[in-house]
Amino acid sequence: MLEAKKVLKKSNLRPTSQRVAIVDYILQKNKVHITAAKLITHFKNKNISISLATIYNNLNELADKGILRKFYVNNDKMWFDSNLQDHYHFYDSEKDELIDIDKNEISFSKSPKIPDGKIKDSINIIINLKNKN
Amino acid sequence: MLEAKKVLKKSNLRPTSQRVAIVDYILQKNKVHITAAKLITHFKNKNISISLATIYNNLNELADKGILRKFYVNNDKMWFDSNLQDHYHFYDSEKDELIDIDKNEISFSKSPKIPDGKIKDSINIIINLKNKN
DNA sequence: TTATAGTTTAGAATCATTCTAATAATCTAA
DNA sequence: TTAGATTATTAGAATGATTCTAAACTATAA
Repeated sequence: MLEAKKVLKKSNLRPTSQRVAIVDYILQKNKVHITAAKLITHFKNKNISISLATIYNNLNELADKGILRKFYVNNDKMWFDSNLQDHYHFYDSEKDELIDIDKNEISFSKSPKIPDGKIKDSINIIINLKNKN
Repeated sequence: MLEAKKVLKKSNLRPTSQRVAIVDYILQKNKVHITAAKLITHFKNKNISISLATIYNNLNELADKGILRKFYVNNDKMWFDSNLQDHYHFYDSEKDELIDIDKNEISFSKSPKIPDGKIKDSINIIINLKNKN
């Protein structure tokens, strides 16, 4: 069975052609940062037609199932990341592109006290890059 | 002269009543995290009418002039911060509220290598909180 | 097979933000 | 001071990303 179908089956998602195409794309590269807009462009270029709504539905579903991680960068765009390890990002605004920073590339010698009654949910670190000129 | 007017004058912004109201609000508390929507609600409650467009225009202008700092949190909302020191944030999604983390509350013992041809522009650290239960 | 539950889709709706262009307020020079 | 120029404010339209809706379609279990 196709790898993509196995992944979908394991998450109880029916392997529709659209889903298979999306999961296939994610599996091709081992780490992917995507945006709904980027994905639909990719499929258009390959003459595969999937509606925007379906792209969003599925990216969100895959995020719910823990196959992708969903987050936002400095601007108003939703990103999905297939790297599920704890990690951080460089953001290259020039190219509108994210670059992974491995968890062990950053270490803290001091961490802030969490406010009373709360616990840490997740940490978002984005290092914005600009061109050296 | 009103403190707010002085601030505006220094930045070559005409002290219109709307601007004075906004800057006044910022000066009242020494550290403020605001959103256009939160500000307009605040003014509505005090029966001061300022249009949304003006709120946005002015917050952006104040950010351009370096009086506020503009950034985005995990969701698609634009935040303005009157704390100009280098610092980071906790985000309490329950209350839709930011809490400052002083720069010296976090220290790094290891920092990632910046990609070739690029330099660091800014670092965004957001620690998302959830309720201890 | 077929009935059912799950999916996809186009297009409408929503929400934050920006734009437009008409009106109003502030400023400057004389 | 005041006229004219410049800058601001505003309502409402426009935009762009995302979600919703409801109708048409597809996979699946029995």
